[in-house]
Amino acid sequence: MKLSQGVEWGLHCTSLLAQAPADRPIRRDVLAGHYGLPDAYLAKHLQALTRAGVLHALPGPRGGYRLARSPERITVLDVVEAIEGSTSAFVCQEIRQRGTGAVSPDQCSNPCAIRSVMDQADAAWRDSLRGVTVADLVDRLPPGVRERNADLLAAAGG
Amino acid sequence: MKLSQGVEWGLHCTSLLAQAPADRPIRRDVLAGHYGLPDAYLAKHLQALTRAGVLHALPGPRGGYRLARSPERITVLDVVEAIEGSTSAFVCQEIRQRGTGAVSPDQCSNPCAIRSVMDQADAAWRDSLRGVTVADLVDRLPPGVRERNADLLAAAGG
DNA sequence: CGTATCCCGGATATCTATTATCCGCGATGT
DNA sequence: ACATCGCGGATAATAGATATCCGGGATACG
Ligand code: FES
Ligand code: FES
Repeated sequence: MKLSQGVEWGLHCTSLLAQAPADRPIRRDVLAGHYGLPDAYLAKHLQALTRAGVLHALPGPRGGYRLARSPERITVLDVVEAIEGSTSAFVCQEIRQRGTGAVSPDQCSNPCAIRSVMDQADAAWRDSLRGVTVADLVDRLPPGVRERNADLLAAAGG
Repeated sequence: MKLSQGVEWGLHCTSLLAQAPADRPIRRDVLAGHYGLPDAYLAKHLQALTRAGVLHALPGPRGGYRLARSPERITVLDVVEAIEGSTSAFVCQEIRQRGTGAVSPDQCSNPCAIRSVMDQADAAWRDSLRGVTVADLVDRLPPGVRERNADLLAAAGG
């Protein structure tokens, strides 16, 4: 069980975009260079974030990416689900209905207790991620980093 | 991000062992047959559970598996961590220290805010799993299933 | 209108983790 | 002694994650 590294990339890029002026989109290679990421592969994850409605992409010269809405309205869960999907990490294969101990289908109208427990834990995980926004992440940056990022983005955009 | 199917196997087998008489170990092929699982591969997961101290294995004729302690003292988290490991699903690669926007190492004494949020969600997930025991799982079985399992296990052991 | 820039989507290749099986070894009960 | 059964290593097939490339379409600018 391992989360895709794209989650780390997406969260960092999204919080970086939250530090950029809203009227000036950031090019993909600037984002990739800022964190030392492979440009072509980062594109895949940013496309997923765009499809999910977290980012907004502008083609053409002076194009790039910007947030689709204000950072206060983007939760960490939004970013994670855009990249990892919204399906539970636990996939029940209904083994209780297989083998010599198979339970008859009419006794399986209720979900299996094991499945319920795993789904509840998954919900707790998602609830925890839903409680933090991208704006919160920016607030927690070490002092001075935000100013430096603003300078770097301005230099790249000029 | 997908959990191994071994988690479902391990939880079902552990709760089935909780329904067996404590003095009579259950053979692996009986467990595999009960749920229609590949015997050789199930062995790998049961070995992991044994190494983790959840199950106790007895070699030789009349051998097999039994719980290492009472079902009330085995949490779902114990089983999950035996199979999936206890490391967080999110692996931080410290991308904040790479690329043109690299933050100086002395500013990275505190963990990255993104990493903290992901680790906190992981802790919430594990807390949720820790709150349920194997005994709870057996209690939630549909009526009649426990009796049938006891009969099947007795027949296989006789 | 033409052109340079930039994102989108599909195809492809590589690497890793998961899934699955087999066999020799050692331990155990009869 | 002998048959049974779990342990651990070796091995292979499959699926998923990682990474790159290219053609197509949209946009700004002259
Ligand atoms: S049958 Fe899938 S979790 Fe019980
Ligand atoms: S550097 Fe890894 S989560 Fe921020």
